[in-house]
Amino acid sequence: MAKENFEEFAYTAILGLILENRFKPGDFLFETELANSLGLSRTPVRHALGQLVAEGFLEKKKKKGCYIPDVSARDAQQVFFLRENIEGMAAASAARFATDNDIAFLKALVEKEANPDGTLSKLDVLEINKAFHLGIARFSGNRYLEHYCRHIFWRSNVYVFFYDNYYREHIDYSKLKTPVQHARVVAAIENRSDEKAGNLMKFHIRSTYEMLFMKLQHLA
Amino acid sequence: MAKENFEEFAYTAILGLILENRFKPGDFLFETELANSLGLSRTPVRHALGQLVAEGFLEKKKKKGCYIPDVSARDAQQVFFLRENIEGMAAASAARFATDNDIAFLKALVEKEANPDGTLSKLDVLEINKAFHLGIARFSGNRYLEHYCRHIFWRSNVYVFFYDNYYREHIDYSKLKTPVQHARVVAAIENRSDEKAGNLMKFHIRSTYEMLFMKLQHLA
DNA sequence: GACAGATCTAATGTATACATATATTCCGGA
DNA sequence: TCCGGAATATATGTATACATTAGATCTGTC
Repeated sequence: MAKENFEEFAYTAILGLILENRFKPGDFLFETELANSLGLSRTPVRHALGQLVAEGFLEKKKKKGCYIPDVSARDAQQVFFLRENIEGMAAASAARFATDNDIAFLKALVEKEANPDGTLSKLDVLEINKAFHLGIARFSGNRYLEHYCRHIFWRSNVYVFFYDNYYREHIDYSKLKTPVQHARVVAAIENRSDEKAGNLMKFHIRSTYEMLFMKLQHLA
Repeated sequence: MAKENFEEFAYTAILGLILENRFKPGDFLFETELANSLGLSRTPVRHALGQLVAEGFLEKKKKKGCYIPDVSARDAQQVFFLRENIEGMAAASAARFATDNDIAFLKALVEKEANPDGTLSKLDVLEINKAFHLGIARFSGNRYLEHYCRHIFWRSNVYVFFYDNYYREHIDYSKLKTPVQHARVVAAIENRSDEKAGNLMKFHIRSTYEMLFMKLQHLA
């Protein structure tokens, strides 16, 4: 990873650590420790932590530090409820404003995701998924909506990774039907059916949520 | 203003300057200048600017600085479209989750806003309006939704202040009917009619937008 | 006079030293 | 043993000095 700008480097590095579940909920992220492990001074690390707090990935106690927010069934419900609606809006908006190039980009993703030869690694799938959701956010043509989409997408991914790590064996990925659902959304966007695109996206996110949390009621 | 925490102090001070239209769109906010005028070092000022960029109040060019984003009819449209939908969600959510205390708080606001004796200053009205919108955001019971509401509310207020300053004489505040619309939203929340509360809130924000921009098509 | 390149300047980016506050630990008395 | 408060340690909060770079200015050639 190039370090041309230490603040950005620190930001992506720390966000990476969070998304990889390198910290448990409640753990504090110490400026000095992170600075040492990243080979920087505290200054850019501190700046990056400030961004992450502002964006809701971390919480902060004054004069105490930044810590990983609690994960809970209630929090997950809030996150996914919001993501459903926000990304639903984005998909509907994209159906109105996406250019032909944008749509071609989405179609290429969907095609790759179909994975007829079975050559995609799990990491590839995650990468395509990210490109799909953030792509639609971008194509909504509303920079504020895009901003919210990015945020809630990453915030929900904390749960995706979290449950993935702890309950790997209980999740049947083949039942997620993600590629098919993505393809349907893209088709609606291509047909410029904004309402339909929004509803399909909402359905997609809800079904992801239900699949992840179906067997985990005990966390409530 | 108490300075117990310089970072917070700098944040609210700078945000205040922005909302008061002390800078034109495109103006750069220099760390050194702000630090001097606030009587602090660059460090907390720099931190505050970082927050404001993360929250979308400012934009930033690397190694150049932070500047006031352009205001434009297109941007305003995006902001208000989003605000309409986000706050609509919040109102609907509040209709389901607000406590009796919360509702009493809103009713008290609406009552004060009715202003039968005509004793409210313009600043009072702004304060009540803020308490109303941010209150409903809080009562939605969804911390992420509340976060988005706060953000888009303040972002839209940039326009409220902007047009207020430049076109004061063209705006007929008595036609805004804000108090009546607020009261209707609260009534729907009290009746626990979530869909109705959401729609009334959307209508309220749209009518505010239309009132502000009706005569300003030339900015498009 | 106009353009290209070198120089200068002023702002951000970074490191470090120091100040301050919180949480813990330790100790003495009931 | 348990409790309260002083001492202490550790991490954040702040100021400042220095490094870097983007943009403006200057200069010389065509």
